[in-house]
Amino acid sequence: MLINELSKRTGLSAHTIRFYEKSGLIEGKQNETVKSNNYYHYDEVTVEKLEFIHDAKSVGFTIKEIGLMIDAWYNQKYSKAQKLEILDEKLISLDQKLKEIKEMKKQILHFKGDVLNDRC
Amino acid sequence: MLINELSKRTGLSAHTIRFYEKSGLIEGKQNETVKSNNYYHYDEVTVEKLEFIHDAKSVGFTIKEIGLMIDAWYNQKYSKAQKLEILDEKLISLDQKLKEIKEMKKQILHFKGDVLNDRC
DNA sequence: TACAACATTAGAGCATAGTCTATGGTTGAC
DNA sequence: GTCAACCATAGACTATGCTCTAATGTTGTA
Repeated sequence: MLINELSKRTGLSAHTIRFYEKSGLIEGKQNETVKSNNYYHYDEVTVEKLEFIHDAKSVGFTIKEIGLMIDAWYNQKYSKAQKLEILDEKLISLDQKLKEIKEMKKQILHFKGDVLNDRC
Repeated sequence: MLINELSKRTGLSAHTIRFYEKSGLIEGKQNETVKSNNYYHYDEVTVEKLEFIHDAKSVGFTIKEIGLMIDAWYNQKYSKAQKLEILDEKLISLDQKLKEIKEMKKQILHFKGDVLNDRC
């Protein structure tokens, strides 16, 4: 599919998709046999990746971190051990985030208690 | 205390503290009786606020959102009902974050499974 | 009184993550 | 063949959240 369809499928703007491509998160392929244009073609895996990017961004991962995770899964860039190390590191940071969010909930619930009882 | 001590107490640089002050998150007081300088003095509540700011930032809240929460707790700017609304909204967004992080954990565990079983 | 260690303000600079504009070429339905 | 709807690239612009520099003034100890 071309970028417009990819944009519709993922809900991301073509600009944003190109930004992710420049950042090395995804990669389209140009058709070598067609010489009249230089359009990029994207596959289903790219749709998957963009969905993953969207979700990973919303939990606070940076472009760099997301790139690393994508490489750990879709690429042959790293050894099996390296891939597992990258993914385990991210799992640890997610557990840390879970802990921090639960703490923050407690803190806000405490604020709420103070408001409810006119202590502030 | 002066900004240097506040910096040491909180682990935040004086620059960052001044940035938060300009952003309206905290407020120091100048001593009106001393006319030879314009040094700002900070109290224990400011230490508390900066600790809260640090924690709130690490769970992904923006400066604007943090300002709103601080106002909902330390200020008389909003009515009781408004304060509760602000805090409840943040609690909901934290629950959303919890959900998203758990989903992301599942996704990464799935990646790990694929790596372990040489499926990628 | 010298001087290190502090304080202030204004504003420049930087990284991240987009977002938009300009320019120019291509495709496909009519 | 025309024209709307697409495509590509380069680069400018924006928002957020710092981070640093410069210039200048104050404090307190030796």
